[in-house]
Amino acid sequence: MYESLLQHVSRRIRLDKAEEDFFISVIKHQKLRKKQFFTQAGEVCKYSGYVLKGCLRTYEVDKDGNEHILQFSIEDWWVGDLYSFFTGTPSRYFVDALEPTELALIDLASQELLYEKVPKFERYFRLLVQNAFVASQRRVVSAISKPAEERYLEFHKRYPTLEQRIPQHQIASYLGITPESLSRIRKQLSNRKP
Amino acid sequence: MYESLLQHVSRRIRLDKAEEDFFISVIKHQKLRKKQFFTQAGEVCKYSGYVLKGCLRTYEVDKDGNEHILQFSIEDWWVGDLYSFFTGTPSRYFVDALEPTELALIDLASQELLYEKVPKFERYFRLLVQNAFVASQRRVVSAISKPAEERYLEFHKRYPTLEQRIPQHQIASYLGITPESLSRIRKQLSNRKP
DNA sequence: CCCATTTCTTGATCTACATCAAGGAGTTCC
DNA sequence: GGAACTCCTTGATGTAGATCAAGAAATGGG
Repeated sequence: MYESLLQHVSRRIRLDKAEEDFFISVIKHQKLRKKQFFTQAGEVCKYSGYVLKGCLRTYEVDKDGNEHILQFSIEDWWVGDLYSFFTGTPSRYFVDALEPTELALIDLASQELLYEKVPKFERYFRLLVQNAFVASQRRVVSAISKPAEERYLEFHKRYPTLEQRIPQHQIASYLGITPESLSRIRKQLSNRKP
Repeated sequence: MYESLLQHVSRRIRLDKAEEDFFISVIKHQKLRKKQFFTQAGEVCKYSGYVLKGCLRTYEVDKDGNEHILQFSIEDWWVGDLYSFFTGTPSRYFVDALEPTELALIDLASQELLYEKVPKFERYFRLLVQNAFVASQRRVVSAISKPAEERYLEFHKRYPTLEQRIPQHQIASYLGITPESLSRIRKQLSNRKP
């Protein structure tokens, strides 16, 4: 059931059987139907989730009710609001499923226990967060310095599979533009290229 | 000499005297004059730096030669290109000093040795990167969803001291707008408010 | 203290992208 | 197999912020 998760871990740190068993023992399983929420803004994010199958989106809703997608999470990525999770304060983000989704969950108490019993997990999560941080910083530079078309092409190149799976207007939201603009950008590109 | 750094560490993990001494033994000291580079794009970022005194900026230069500031680093923050540092690949960022600056440096070999000898440092850096990641994600949402005036007000509120220390056009670059626009935004605000 | 550089401001004009409006094309669901 | 969503496209028009240009103000190095 958690093969992919164990593999994800073992690619980064080495665990013996007992440590592996302990890790699995604190993991819970969750299924989400399409559109079902994993967390909602205003609530504390009680779990960190590892995507076993499916796809979710993390987004903020502004005062005009517009959604702004911060990230998509597919198989073999962790999802959740780190800040809310670790501080126990209400989250500002909504996370919901774009497809039928299965998750491996860990709660804060278990995560802390895990760090205590198997300190190597500090390293595992450090490596993950480090990569996520690097990616996030690149996205900041993109967002503040590049025109929409270029940002779309970057997305297209970096996440070709995601683009197949996700409706265009969600991608527009992720890029910080309107669905109309993305539609026009794609049209221009297809006229220009082939 | 490294009191602030040791304090920064000891607020997050508990070290005994031997561990502290070992940590300090791998740290080097560096002074930068104003405008001097800490790293340049195209070169490998050989060190992670902790700011003892002064202020630096991390920025990318686009194909038109425009600078886009990713972050400012003042006293008690770490600076450097994490990706280049850990992978040994050429950096895409320039980092230079906005003021006369003093840094505590650690190189990759030392960092790895540190993780090996004092695994608690995995936790220390996990906590730092985690906070940085959370902040970066917020900045992404801001950049893709909020108008320039609002982004400026957020900056103004979150980093009041920084705003005193740094020329306006650098702040404009950080916000992803032109110096002219920031000047106009500030004018409007001062007409509207007082 | 003075010259050079850096920084900030203001005006005129331009443009990327938003907004508003509407129709068409799939999907999904009894 | 039609009703109701959800999604995508296209056109007309509006606007936040960019660009270009020029000068004023502040700063700093010698």
